[in-house]
Amino acid sequence: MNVTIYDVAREANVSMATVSRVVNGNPNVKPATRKKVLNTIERLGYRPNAVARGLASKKTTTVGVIIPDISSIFFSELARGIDDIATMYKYNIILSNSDQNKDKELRLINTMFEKQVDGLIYMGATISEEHVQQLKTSPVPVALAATIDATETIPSVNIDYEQAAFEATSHLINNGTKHPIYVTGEEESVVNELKYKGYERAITEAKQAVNEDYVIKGEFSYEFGVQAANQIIQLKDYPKAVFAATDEIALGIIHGLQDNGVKVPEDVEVFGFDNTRLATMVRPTLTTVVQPMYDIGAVAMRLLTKFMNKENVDEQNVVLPHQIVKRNSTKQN
Amino acid sequence: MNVTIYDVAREANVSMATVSRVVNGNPNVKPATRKKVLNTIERLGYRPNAVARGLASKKTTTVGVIIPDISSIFFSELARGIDDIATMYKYNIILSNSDQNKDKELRLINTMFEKQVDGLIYMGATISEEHVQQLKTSPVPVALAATIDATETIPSVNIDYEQAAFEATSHLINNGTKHPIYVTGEEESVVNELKYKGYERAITEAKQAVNEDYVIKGEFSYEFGVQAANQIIQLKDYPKAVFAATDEIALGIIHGLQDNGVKVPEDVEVFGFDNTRLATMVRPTLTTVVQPMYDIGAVAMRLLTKFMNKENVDEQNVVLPHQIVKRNSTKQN
DNA sequence: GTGAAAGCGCTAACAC
DNA sequence: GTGTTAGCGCTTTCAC
Repeated sequence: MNVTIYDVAREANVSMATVSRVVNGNPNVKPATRKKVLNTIERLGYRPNAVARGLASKKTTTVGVIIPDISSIFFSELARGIDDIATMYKYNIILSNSDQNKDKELRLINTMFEKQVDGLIYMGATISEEHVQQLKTSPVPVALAATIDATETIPSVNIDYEQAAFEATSHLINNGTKHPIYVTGEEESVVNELKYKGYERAITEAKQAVNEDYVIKGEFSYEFGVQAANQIIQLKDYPKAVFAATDEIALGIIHGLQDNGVKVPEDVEVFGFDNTRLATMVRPTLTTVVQPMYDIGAVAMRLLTKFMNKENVDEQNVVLPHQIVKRNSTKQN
Repeated sequence: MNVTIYDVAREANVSMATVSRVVNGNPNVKPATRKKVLNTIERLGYRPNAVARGLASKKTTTVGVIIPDISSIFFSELARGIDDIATMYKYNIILSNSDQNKDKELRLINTMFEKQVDGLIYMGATISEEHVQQLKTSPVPVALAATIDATETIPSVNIDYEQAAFEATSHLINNGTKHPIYVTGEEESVVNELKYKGYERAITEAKQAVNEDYVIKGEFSYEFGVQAANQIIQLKDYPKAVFAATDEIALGIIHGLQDNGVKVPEDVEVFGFDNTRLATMVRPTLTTVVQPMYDIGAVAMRLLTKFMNKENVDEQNVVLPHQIVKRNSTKQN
């Protein structure tokens, strides 16, 4: 049997209440008794049972984190930001991978509630009606990170994806390619739509009609990037610039192009999105949109702590600044 | 107030025990009552409280995971393996980053115990006496993943690092470089030592005296790899092959070399370690040691479930097979 | 400043 | 097959 608060109380000749007070740093304890209690805690090797505490206090100091895939270079960065701030505020994280699978996501949310998390951070592409329903009737605060629900009704932290994509595309247009190619994943998500809208707007503002042949959809993977590159060079008079929806795709494109003897950026320029660590781990280094993953996670967690503390927040849909970082996969101008 | 098992019992005209039985799938319930209970559970929107359950049953169905850095491309892969198997066995994961900081690690282990995890997966470089002490007196099973303690007394899952490094180095030697360079991190860990030993053994077996100038120590990072490359080309008559302790360092070396006009593998061969996804996301693609990160995590978690179920295991220090995958950063022969 | 006692929501004997 | 009843280890009034 483990040593409990009751054992400590008995050994120290005080009540459980007093032990509880010193454990929880309640000031209403005479220094002498505090010391006595502390000593017997040490002596007995007492370790508070957080589960019992959770049941009694209705707070577990743990928050749930639902993430598409922790092995993704993008999401793991977000998770790091979340955990760091969680730690700062004395919370622990229950982390679960959803693989963007709707049923799994719904089940996971429920499990988190069963485990009595004090809050929930959710990341995922498609937020269905059901998701919104479940999240809005949550018993605890929820925050979305790098995730947008169409209703904009759940607190979230993101960047302005539309504007970012617009700027990236415009940059390529200004560099001389009237209608850059866009390579992205099939996935239907608000974030993905916004990126596409930004791309489209840039094309349109450049007085071009959008050519669907120049929008290549597949997966959000390096391999697909390679494949897309091969597809691109088959195109007749293909545009000499491509904007990829993620850095990983961009890397694939760069290498796919190079494998075919096409020079980046001399022959074709490539623009990425995210600024993951991959962006500097390639030659030429990748020009890309900086999405501050770590900060998004950190801010989402910070936002959540505010909700959990019932502090009032003025803006529940936070939009963090993004920027463009020019490196060597695009031409200098 | 939330709906409890007591509410369900009252509404369904049965006892709490019966509700508990149907919730837990205990067969000793008449189908009719089961149905009745299920209906009122549905009607009231009852959701079992896992914390209360945990207190009563002394099982939380959650395991702790202590990891150096979840944003690392290496560790996040391990984490994914862990979570997948955990999910398969109905466990959730409490994930915490340690940054390989001893105090933080020790504190984290303690927090996990307070939270009453049913088991613990630990990853980290240096396992001090204190670590071993705390881990060995753990109230719950522990398993190390991609981590070795000098005492070999804690269950673990790894590959044979010494042999793997030996094979990699020998491959380079057989390709014609008598004394390849070794680039690694400063960090003192058993894993790191074993890799070095394997390297050393290969050199020795090739009848060479180990030249300390050819052992370059810094950090386990891409940036250090680039730096190491610059250092290497300053060396007089430097060896024409380098073995990197991780793929990330290897990528840095490749690019650092290329930036200086040195061709890989024509001028210098580069050999990595881990076979992270980076290995195929570079040109030339990286020849490397395959360390099955996902499997190590998965097997460690599986091992832990066995301990948690008090099944008996014959080998508590699992050594998974590794292999060499030849790609284009080394010469064909 | 300290203690007594009533829960928190559930499981697990044990009885019937 | 079902109900009763102790806890699980803690927090939190409420007294004193």
